[in-house]
Amino acid sequence: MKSESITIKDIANILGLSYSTVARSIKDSYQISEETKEIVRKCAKEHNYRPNLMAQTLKGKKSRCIGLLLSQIPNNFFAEVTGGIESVAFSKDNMVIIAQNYESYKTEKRNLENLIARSIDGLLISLSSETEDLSHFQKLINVGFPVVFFDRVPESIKAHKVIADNFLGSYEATLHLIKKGYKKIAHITSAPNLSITKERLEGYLKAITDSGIPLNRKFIKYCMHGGFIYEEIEKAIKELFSLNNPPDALLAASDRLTIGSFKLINKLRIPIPDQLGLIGFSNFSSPELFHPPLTTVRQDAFEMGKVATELLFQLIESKKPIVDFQTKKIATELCIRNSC
Amino acid sequence: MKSESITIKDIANILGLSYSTVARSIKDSYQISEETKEIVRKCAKEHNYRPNLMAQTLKGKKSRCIGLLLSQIPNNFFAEVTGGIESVAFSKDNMVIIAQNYESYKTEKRNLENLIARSIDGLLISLSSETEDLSHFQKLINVGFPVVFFDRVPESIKAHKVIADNFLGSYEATLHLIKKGYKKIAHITSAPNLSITKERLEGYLKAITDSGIPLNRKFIKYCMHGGFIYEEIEKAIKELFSLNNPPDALLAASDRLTIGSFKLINKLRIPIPDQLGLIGFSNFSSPELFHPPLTTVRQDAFEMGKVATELLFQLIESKKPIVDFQTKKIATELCIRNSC
DNA sequence: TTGAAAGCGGTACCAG
DNA sequence: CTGGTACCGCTTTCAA
Repeated sequence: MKSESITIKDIANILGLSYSTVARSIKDSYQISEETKEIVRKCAKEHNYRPNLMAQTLKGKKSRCIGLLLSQIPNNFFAEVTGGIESVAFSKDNMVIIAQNYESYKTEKRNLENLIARSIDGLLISLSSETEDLSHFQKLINVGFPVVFFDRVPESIKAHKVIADNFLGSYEATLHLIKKGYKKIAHITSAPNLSITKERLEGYLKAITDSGIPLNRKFIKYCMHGGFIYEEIEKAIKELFSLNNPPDALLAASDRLTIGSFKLINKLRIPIPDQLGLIGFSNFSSPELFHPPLTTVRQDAFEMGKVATELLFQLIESKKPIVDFQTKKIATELCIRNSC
Repeated sequence: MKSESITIKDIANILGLSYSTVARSIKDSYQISEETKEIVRKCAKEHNYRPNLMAQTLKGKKSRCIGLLLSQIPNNFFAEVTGGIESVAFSKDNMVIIAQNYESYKTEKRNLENLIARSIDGLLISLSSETEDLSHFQKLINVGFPVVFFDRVPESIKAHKVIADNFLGSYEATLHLIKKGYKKIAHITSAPNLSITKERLEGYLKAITDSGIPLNRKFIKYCMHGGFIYEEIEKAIKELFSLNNPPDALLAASDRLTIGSFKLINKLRIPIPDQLGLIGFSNFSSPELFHPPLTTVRQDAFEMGKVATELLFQLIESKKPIVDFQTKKIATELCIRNSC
């Protein structure tokens, strides 16, 4: 069972014209008389003709389809990113095939291959937290395949990248905690190999150094799966607050980490913001409804998706290979509420 | 610039075999000797051969790609649904093309056409709140195209459908409010033409009738865009609480409506649960962090996606046209917290 | 057991 | 301005 669709040949037969005439009419070629074109167009409309994308793609045309490989959609940040991506993809009459890596290197690699096998014209990627080996991505880029990394980007690969201003976001957040009088600031973050982890850590460290506050390495906790596994957050938080000299503030580096930490701190009955100041990187839709309303570092996910996709189409539409790659930074926003 | 990939012909040339022999070897045809197949397989692996899906599809094969048309991803319910869908799609080596309708009939129709033009094998649909005219969907079904509706399903179309047990979910929630002593229960819901709206309204009404509580029609508020437009929630809530005899409880029929109402009630400084009991249909990830922790009707979105996709593949893989359509119900869960 | 060739729906080049 | 045709990569029927 398939929806029978009309082809160029059908129209040619109906009208008693040659295939090429019909094809050219439909493409509105200048070499066809207006009358003929009119007749063909009318017939095409009537029979609801739609060009077969598979055939076009096979013939070397673009598939007008881009791939999106990210960690997972049930995460407000990524959900919002897709909006920005689609807004520009659709304006160019492209569709988006989304694949998720669920923070697994294996799944990421497998879905990358699936995506490529679909003749997509380009690919937007945010790395899984497990990914260390980048060779499959490097190969793609080596053959000139259009790729743009966003959010979690690889250091060692030369390509277009779009990231949040993680350093500044983290720096400002930490500084804000310090201004509020907190002095023992912990940082719970994702896998240390991720770009976002490094940048956010640096901002945190810089703020502490700049303020002349003593740095306690025990206050830095890594969650290898970015909090995808709840137990790793639990372990980190427990360790943090079992310390002889526990922290009086916490900067959480991601959505999942923020929510997870928040829950656990509530469970431990540590009052926020009195005994603990909390700031989290989060694109949660309504942090003001939390108790207390949560101070967050917000990323403009939509904008990030938009910018990344614009860069991607630049690559896709470029005639000559691009060698001058750029990294764009999207500003973050510190949304001050009552959790610190 | 495209990643040059090896074809069957290339392999045939390398090995000095005919195209068909190579093609058959790769498909592990019984008519080819084991030795030949072994040689071909080895060569294919070495050169990292991947069949061209476009060519296969053009030749009448399945595209191994299904479409998903829903209202919008930045909504925890739909984000979770995609997980269930992918879990079964991927197990069948299919990919998912996601398109959003953003609660607009026009966008829905346009994206439907885009999707169909991509030779997808089947389609999962959750209707936009604006959609009244279903003829484009009906046409698809008439030609035997595999379609499964989920969540927001059309009444008038005969097709497989998967829905939450909206009636029961709503009934139980309302009953719970009544048990807690609330007597003037309002209901804020989506567009009246949506299946979920009707079913949830019925559950609400039944609970009120069953309990012998007077029904006040003024307590029922429709938001035509399901709260996609914040102002419509604002208007509804304001009207509700400007009533001479305002409600003492509220049942919100969707994620967006729940959050929006919650915010507005906070703004109006109406204490929950003392002056107002609140329950919302919501798949929000952490309603326990709200103030107060929110009592919700939760839907098993993952399961819904899974079941819908299983039905879809039944259609896709079926040899003969299916006429016996079924509607599956997924149980909802009342998660009692402190907002009522 | 293997090979040759037609054709899926379009595109584009070459003639006329 | 219009028609004929080779070809994109793969599947499949018919021959050998």
